[in-house]
Amino acid sequence: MKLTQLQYFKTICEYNNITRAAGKLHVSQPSLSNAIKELEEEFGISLFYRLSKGLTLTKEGEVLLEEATRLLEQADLLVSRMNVIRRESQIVKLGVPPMLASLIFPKLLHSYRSSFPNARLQMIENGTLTNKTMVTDGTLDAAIISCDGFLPAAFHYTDLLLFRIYFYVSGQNPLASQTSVDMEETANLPLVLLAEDSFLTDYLMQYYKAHSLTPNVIIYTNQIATIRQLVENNTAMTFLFENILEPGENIARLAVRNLPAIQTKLIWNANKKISSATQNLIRLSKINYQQSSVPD
Amino acid sequence: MKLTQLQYFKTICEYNNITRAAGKLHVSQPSLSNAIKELEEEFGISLFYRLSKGLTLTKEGEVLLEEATRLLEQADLLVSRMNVIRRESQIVKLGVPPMLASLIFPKLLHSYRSSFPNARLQMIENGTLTNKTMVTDGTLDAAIISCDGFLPAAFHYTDLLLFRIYFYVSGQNPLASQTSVDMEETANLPLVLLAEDSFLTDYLMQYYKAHSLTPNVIIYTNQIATIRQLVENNTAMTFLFENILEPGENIARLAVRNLPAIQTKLIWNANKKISSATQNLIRLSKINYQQSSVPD
DNA sequence: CGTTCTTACGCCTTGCGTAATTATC
DNA sequence: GATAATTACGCAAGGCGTAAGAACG
Repeated sequence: MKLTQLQYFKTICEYNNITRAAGKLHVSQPSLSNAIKELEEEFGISLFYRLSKGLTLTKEGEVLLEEATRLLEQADLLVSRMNVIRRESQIVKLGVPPMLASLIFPKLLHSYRSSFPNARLQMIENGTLTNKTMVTDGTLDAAIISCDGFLPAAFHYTDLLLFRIYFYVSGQNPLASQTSVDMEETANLPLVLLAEDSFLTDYLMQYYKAHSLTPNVIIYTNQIATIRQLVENNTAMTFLFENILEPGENIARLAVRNLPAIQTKLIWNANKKISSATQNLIRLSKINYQQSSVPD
Repeated sequence: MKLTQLQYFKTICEYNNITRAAGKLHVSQPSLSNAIKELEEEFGISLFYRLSKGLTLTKEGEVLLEEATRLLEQADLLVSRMNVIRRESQIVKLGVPPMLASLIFPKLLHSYRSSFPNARLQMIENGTLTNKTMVTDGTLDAAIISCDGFLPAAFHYTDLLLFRIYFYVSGQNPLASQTSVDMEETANLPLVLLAEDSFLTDYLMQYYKAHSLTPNVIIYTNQIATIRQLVENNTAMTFLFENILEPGENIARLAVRNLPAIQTKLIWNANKKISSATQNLIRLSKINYQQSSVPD
């Protein structure tokens, strides 16, 4: 029994006429005739009364029609579901923190699109903390995060780049003449920080707390452009990775002596199947950054 | 997409190993490898992660497995249902009145079995009236009945034999010396008749009623042997078709002057599909009795 | 005589098996 | 080197189309 035979059978039933069914199916009429014969032989029953004018279903044929219709519907369902799956499997939902959206994502997107033109990278902007949650619950296929050391076993990852944390101040600010700063010095200065679900803000606040310092945060925002303006105006100062704001006339960049460089990683759920598109992205990241950490 | 491909895929999933699946399916391992490749190409997804030790399903593969399992179950259902239908289609449920069970049925059964050794004829004993009901509601595929003239359009039929009605009396009865009898004469005699759902009894009672006669029926029975005994004992007399009781020392047979010969027919439901086995029986009856009445 | 299904036959595709190749541990 | 999947290739079966045949009105 083959699906084509059943499809042929069903179409013939719709017309009660092999010739017309053949036209509809774009096959020759003897092919259909043969398909029916094969079904009849396989099941040991006769499906049609052969009349001079067309055919009529037998009692047994009616049963086969009923079952064949069900089976073909199920087959159609399978095909359309697979079509959905194909499309879905070509979309990677990638969580990207605002700061890394400009540092890492553009390059990744570019090389991904050139390697896999059919696939789509869907970027969702979130802080590192939110990203982790969304990777865990499956909302995201993968995420770019910042990370210092420990990462739960629920995540697999590959390392991307290391970034130093810099302290950015207005060019008009007296601090602009220094090349570096201690964390302790920054506690009393007016700060603009990334939103509270960002790794950097979380990291800094933990540092302050650990050293019993209370920072003077005047605003949290995810908008890098906003941060830049506040710094340029000398309204506030900020911590950001290197290369986020270009040092120049209006902005000075100071190294932070007490802080190590921060590792950025591409993470994905260790306990879930990952789509081929996601897998491609991972592979590409490993190749681009030459730092494999877990096997595929 | 073919059912065999899906079956192969499903088996491979059970083992996560093409080689073992090939052993189970009794096909070569490249055949399975190829089937998977074809499915992957058709759906534009990859189904397995190829690892050194066997395979593991991808996310997309899991969806296909789910759908394939459903489809294959449906296909199995179709096949088993068709097997039931094949067996059923080889059984004809045939209603036969007691009297005709010995006159017509043995010959019909013999020629049917020799023409169609695989088919089965299942005889159900009923009077003509019950037979008609059971053909109408589909309990019977066909029935042998007696009939005078009119038959509703809900039945198709083919004529079998004509039978004359005879009046049987004991050899010791004074009537035994006559060769014929009038219906009127029989009204006051003690009668044993076939059960009330038999055509003959119904027919006789209508005759008596139409002529304002009240017959002296002492018992109704479907047992021809019982009737014979009652007649031989001279306890009662009876009406039966010719050749039911052989005239001889103990039994005399008298023609009934007022009654015409009765037509027996094979009938089937005009509004229902009939199985091929039933159709074969009909065809055979037409050939044996050379009296076609309606087209196939 | 036309309509329609069936049979016959040739071609080409496809499925399958054997054997060689690749890959991974 | 052992295990297991993939690739290459040749054969045989199956599907399909064309053309001829048969049944029925």
